[in-house]
Amino acid sequence: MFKKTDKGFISKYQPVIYTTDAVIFTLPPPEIASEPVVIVYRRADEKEPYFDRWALPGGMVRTNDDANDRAACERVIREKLGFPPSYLEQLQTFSGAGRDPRGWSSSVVYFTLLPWKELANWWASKPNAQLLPLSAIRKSMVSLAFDHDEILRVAIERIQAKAHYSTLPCMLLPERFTVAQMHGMYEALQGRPINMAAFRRKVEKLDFLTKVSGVFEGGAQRPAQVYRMKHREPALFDRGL
Amino acid sequence: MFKKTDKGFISKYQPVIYTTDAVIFTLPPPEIASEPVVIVYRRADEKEPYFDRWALPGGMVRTNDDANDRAACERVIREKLGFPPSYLEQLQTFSGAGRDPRGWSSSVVYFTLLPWKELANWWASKPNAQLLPLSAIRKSMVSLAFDHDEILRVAIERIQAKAHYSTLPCMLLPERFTVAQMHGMYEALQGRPINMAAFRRKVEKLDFLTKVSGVFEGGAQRPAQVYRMKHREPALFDRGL
DNA sequence: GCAATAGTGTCTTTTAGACAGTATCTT
DNA sequence: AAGATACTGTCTAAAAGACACTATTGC
Repeated sequence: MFKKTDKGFISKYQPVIYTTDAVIFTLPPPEIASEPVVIVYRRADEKEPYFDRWALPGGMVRTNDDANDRAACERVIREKLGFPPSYLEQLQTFSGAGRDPRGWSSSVVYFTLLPWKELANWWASKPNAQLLPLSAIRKSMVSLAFDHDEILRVAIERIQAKAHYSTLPCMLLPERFTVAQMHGMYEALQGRPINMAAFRRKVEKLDFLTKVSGVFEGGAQRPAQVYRMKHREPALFDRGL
Repeated sequence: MFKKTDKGFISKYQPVIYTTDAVIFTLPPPEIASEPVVIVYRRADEKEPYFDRWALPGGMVRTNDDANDRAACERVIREKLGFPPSYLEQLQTFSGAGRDPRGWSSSVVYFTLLPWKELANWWASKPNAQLLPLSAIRKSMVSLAFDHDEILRVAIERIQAKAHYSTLPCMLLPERFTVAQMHGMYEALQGRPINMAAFRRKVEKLDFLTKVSGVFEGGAQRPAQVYRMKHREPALFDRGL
């Protein structure tokens, strides 16, 4: 396919710049943000394009090390955060001649949902990163490197759709959480108010939560029942939330 | 990024074999198949891997000609069928060291839905192709080249999901069709019986069809009202079909 | 007791499923 | 008229939305 010489591999056409990017969603504590956010980094290499601009974490896929694009994205996230993501779903591939000034490029984009607990240490280390709230992205108040604005648009559309019929967004919550917390997050993701009584009924019916007995939380009001998910795998609501 | 010499481009690592594949769905007339099918071709180049095996139509992405992976896939389909697809949606990217014997490869897969009318001429020309019925694929009765079995599995999952909440599958039908035809196709895609009265109510409520006045069809029974879609864009059912 | 949030009960409206009943064609 | 498929009407059950009402905490 490609001729191998002592100088490297020779190909007839300009090879594709084959990269991967990650959209990392998380839900910080109220003092940091009141809604889900996406992690972006400031580009620190002045020899690379979009130096000093904010961008999704990403990198080249290494065909000698990475078994496939998913493994490459997992590696990139591990390099950035220090641990592998527990959930990783392919979002879409973005490619073309125009999106990277260095040439024809392709980026296989994945997204992950992480509870803040796993990120607290990373954030405390003052990384060269920023947390973009969903509402700011929705209002097009951000301007990222490459076509990453477009990527975020697609990613938010996807997670919003998942918030209609899946318990996947619960991966943003801490291991133990209340129905009210879950309800608030779903409202933020869907960007609309959700009837609480119906929400409880549906959550109850899907039967994917276990009461964590005796544990409560809250301030000067009635404490809430705390739950945890029965399984790690997301469950599906048969008729939407 | 890549050094250019008179012999070609030199890169340090083996470049990615960057390809695209297409999953083409269609609904043949009853005498050919009683359910939706996918088009596969017999691989005809004996110098290429999987010679003589059945595979999805696909090919290399040409970074000198193709603006992006979507355009590349459109070109591949145009080369195979003689016309560009009216609808093309990205399915997923499949990549890795193991899927192509020639080396580390990546394939951005798209899918399209075409009415049989557009394919009738192509099929009449006896192409080196085969129509795989959905049920045969579901029962794993096919064995395609590369990882194309896996690709088909994902594609069918996707179109089945879309058949729950979208009018997209109507793109498989002729321009004018009856509710019964639509109903039958949705049953085939979802692989389950669907209550006809409820189906009619939901189709009616979504209000995406126009009566084609005075036109009927059928044999020795009551003729059915014929409809066509009001818009080309697929509409969404708010609570599933 | 009051404020505040958690959670329940219940009434109304909407929707889904079942299925009988009617309509309209060919033979 | 028989047979076949298209369509409608209607009853019942399930679910959604609205919202008042009760519960449990700190102060």
